[in-house]
Amino acid sequence: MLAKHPIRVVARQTGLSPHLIRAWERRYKAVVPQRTESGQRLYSDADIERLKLLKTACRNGESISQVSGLAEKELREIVGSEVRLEADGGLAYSEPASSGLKSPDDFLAAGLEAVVAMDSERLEQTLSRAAIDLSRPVLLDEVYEPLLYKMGESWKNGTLSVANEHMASAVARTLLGNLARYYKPADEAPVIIVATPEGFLHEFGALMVAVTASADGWNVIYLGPNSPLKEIALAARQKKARAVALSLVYPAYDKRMEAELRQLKENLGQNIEVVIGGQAAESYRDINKEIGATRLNSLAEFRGFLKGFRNGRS
Amino acid sequence: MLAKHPIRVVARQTGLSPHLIRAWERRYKAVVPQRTESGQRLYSDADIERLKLLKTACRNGESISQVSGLAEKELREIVGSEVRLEADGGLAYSEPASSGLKSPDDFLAAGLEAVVAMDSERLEQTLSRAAIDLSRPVLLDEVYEPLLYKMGESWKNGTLSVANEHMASAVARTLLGNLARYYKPADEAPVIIVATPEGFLHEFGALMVAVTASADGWNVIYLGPNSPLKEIALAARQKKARAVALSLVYPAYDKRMEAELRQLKENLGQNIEVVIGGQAAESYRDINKEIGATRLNSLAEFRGFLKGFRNGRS
DNA sequence: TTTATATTGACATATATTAGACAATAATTT
DNA sequence: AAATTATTGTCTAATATATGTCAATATAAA
Repeated sequence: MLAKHPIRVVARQTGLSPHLIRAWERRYKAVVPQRTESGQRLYSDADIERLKLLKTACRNGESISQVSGLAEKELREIVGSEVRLEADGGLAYSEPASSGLKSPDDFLAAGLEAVVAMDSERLEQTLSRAAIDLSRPVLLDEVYEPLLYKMGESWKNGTLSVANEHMASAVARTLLGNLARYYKPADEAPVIIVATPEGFLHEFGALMVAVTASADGWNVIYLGPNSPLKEIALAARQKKARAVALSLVYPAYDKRMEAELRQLKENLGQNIEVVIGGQAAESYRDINKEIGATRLNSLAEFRGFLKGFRNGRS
Repeated sequence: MLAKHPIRVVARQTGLSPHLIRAWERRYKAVVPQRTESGQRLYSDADIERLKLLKTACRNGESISQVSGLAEKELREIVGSEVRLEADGGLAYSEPASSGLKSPDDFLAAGLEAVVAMDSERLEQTLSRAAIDLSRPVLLDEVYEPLLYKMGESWKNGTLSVANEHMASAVARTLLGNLARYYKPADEAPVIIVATPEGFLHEFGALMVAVTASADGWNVIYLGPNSPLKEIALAARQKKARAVALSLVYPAYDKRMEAELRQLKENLGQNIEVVIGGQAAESYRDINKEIGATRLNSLAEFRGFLKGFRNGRS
């Protein structure tokens, strides 16, 4: 990809503030991007990759003044050798460049292999590596989503045992949790509550929504699965949320939900947007319309919603 | 590798405190690193390796004043091939933060505050910092365990809303997941399966067990909550596990469990140890005894079990 | 106009530095 | 045994450095 990116995009993709990116350049020549004629910075994908590596190295305790001088290869080496020492679960980096995986499909295939072999070690490495190499949307849409979907399928038709699925779910849960807290929200970042309502136990959809919103700069309050709608409303008011996102996967329909959703909307008032997604969301079409909730069928649509929200309100 | 590391990285990788590393240098010239222009220490990978050797030698009873003068080769002879870091004790050392929290109680209090304020950001920071400053046993026994317990209590008596508890659980789930993958297991590390049986949905006990075993050098296969015992047995056989740990919290008693546990033991055979813990474990005393499972009442007891296991079988 | 970016200088805080002190053991001498 | 000394891990205090953040100002872009 030859595209060049302005600093804002780089900041979003790396989770570093524009200030910090410039400071690193000024002080340590960490990454020196091209410039436009007028002097604005233009970063290549390689530049972004390098910044991600530098960030990870620093999270591992290295000092920026030291690592900023290193070549790509050396960076990958130290970052790769230190993953295990990362106590606070920053984006773990896995294998040094040798893994050979490139496309989302590669990662997906490697991940599935690890699941079948019940090798949580390898699954972790694969997914961590994917998180470094791929952009957030691609990672979620083309690795996590299909991986979790295929696991569900294989479980239904007996290809995969429950044990494999559980092992993989546990790993994916941890890594998605990390992704959701990878970006430090700005102080004035709008707040979004993410959860699944009471009775809905599948949390992966909600987690991916949380990651997406977090990557978009939101301050995400993740309440997890099985959260009573009353409590969600409470949290939304307490944290002055701008939006509430609900993921409904299973069961397909529960009559009580209608009344509860109505109640939720009442509790929230007009200024808090409600977004509903997930396989089971379709069943609640009517009530959704009634309460003015936005129905979204994919993470891509959710991204569109977030974008529109920003443009519309800020 | 060209990279040079600051003392904090060395401290983490060796498990020695920065104070001690400097003291060894000052008194015995144990390892004399490069310096930056401004005088900060810069350690090479070889330096780190040497410090690990020295630490191991000292643990084996040598005195630092004696071994600090030895060359690499002689050191290796003394410590044998075993350079493996002690997994249990005060690993992952980091200099305590100069400002703010120090004791486990401080972290606990700060964590609870964050929970009440529903500030997931702050809760994360607090728990992450605790993970760096405290040893695993202290972290689990004196921060996570009481935090989760108090949250449960507060929820029961209405002090805390479900929303707060869910938010905190989600954060704790992610961070515990990270801790469980903190140590890379050796290739020959014994395998332990950790899970809660079908019907038991509380996974925090199991997670803490997973962290503890991982810190002790085990290769942990974490299957998470609600795992059918059949599947657990399947996983144990497939991964040639040496032990299976089950956490039973709620419900207190389920009759079907008896038959299932019996079945589990049959499937596992005599060579795979079964360990059972958790609040509800007491209810299954008889069947535990019957199948020869070890009943453990605390993480401390579990640590003892792991220790005994090492001594007894290796 | 309004917003985003660039540059410079400054600031605050976490962390590192040195020197020295202290307490608990271990080793030695009395 | 008791007293003395040496060893060694830990801690404090004062100082210095490293590094993330910000404010002020200017320019460019939308």
